[in-house]
Amino acid sequence: MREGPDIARIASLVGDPARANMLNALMGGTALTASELALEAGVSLPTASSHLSKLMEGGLLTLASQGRHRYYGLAGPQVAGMIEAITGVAASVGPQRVRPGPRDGAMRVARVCYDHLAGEQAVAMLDRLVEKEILLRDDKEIRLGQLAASHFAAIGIDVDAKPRRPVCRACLDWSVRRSHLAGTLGAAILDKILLEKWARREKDSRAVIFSPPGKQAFERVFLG
Amino acid sequence: MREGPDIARIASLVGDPARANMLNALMGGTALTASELALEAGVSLPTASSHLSKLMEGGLLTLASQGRHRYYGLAGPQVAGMIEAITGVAASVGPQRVRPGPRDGAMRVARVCYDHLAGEQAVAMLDRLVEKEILLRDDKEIRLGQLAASHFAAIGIDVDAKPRRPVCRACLDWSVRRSHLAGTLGAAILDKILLEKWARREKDSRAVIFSPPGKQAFERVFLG
DNA sequence: CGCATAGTTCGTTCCTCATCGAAGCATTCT
DNA sequence: AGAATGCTTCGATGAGGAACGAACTATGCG
Repeated sequence: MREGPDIARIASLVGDPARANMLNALMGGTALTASELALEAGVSLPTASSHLSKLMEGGLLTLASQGRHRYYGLAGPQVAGMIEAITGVAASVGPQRVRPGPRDGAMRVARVCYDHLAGEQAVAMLDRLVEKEILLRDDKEIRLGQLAASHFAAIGIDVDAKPRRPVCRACLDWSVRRSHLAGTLGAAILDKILLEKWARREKDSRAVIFSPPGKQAFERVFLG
Repeated sequence: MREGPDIARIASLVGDPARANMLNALMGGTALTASELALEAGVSLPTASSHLSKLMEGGLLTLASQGRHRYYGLAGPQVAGMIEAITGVAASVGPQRVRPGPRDGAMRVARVCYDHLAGEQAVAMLDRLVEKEILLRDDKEIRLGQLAASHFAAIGIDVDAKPRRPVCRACLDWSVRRSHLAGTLGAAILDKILLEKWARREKDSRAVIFSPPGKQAFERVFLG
């Protein structure tokens, strides 16, 4: 026994309700301060601080100090992926949280996943982009098609910038069980959606709510 | 807070070392009895029994009673996927288990993942099958190509049988970080490999060791 | 039937760890 | 400088849960 990586260590970090709530909040993609996370998790500040240092030690979080604020964020896409995987299992085996609730419905349609859009809308978008050969899908690796540069330039997104992160990545959706678009392009598209005010973020939730005209605009640009 | 599925509940089940060891052992794909799992986890039988009932209650395991034996197995591919995801994080953030060890090396090359082959060999195999257009890869969904039926029939695998489980599925590899082939076809190929004695399973481990001639045969059939 | 094997249930012990209040640093504002 | 904010560290408390031995149930064997 006890050969591979220490999975119990990582899982037990996620296994505490307070920490799980914090991680869930951070799946929203924006880094949060200790106080915000304490509020989110429903614990006192000292307790939250203790949890955060454990998550840091476990390598699940990154820390950016800015003056007297300390912003905690998920350590990376791999961690986000793990949390989505656990969420998927919890959603399917769980005693199915009594009422699906309007919030859950909205979450299924569109939500923030780390730094990009997830949910039915996002899955449909990726499918359509692949169908139009703007993106080429080949396993986890999504690549830009010939048409990508001009198509995205037309809506103000530059796909030629070469950051360290991959431009395209597939990310498995826990509600739909199909992939949606992650990577810098996925992030840029989410930015665009929020910037154009096609949709707004539900307060204190990962849900993303499209306005009727916003939805039309989104569908025209990405599903048309 | 506390909106989505109860992720802490699931994670804390995996978060106990004894239970984590059991789950790890079950990633070998074969169902095991309570005593075997107790041995694997290094705990007494009563303790193991208690853990097993918790895992059952959490929906992570299935139980098949046969006479006085009770065989526990992973509840499904989704659970296996979650464990791989956690393993991936643990492997990359962990204080990198002191010595990689020969066993870990073997694990990287080829290992059992639930019921199919994983590791470098498995990733290479899927890549080659897609390259030869025997399989068509489109996101998580891998489909059979035109050539699939005849190609697999030639080596004694019938891909026309229609079970409830998908024939092909992509499964993310924690060591290589690319997908390998799961589903009934993945399982059938692993069966073939073991049946032909191209490789043997390391005792009490998920590692799969190819014999030199076995490796040649495997490469001729799947990588040629 | 009795005995052995496989497994669960019960009760107790023990230890880890989550929690919070109070106090201590650090940074910014005035 | 002094005060206010943001966060961490310390210490004490308490609850949950992991562990095992002993007793109990169930299946199989002679």
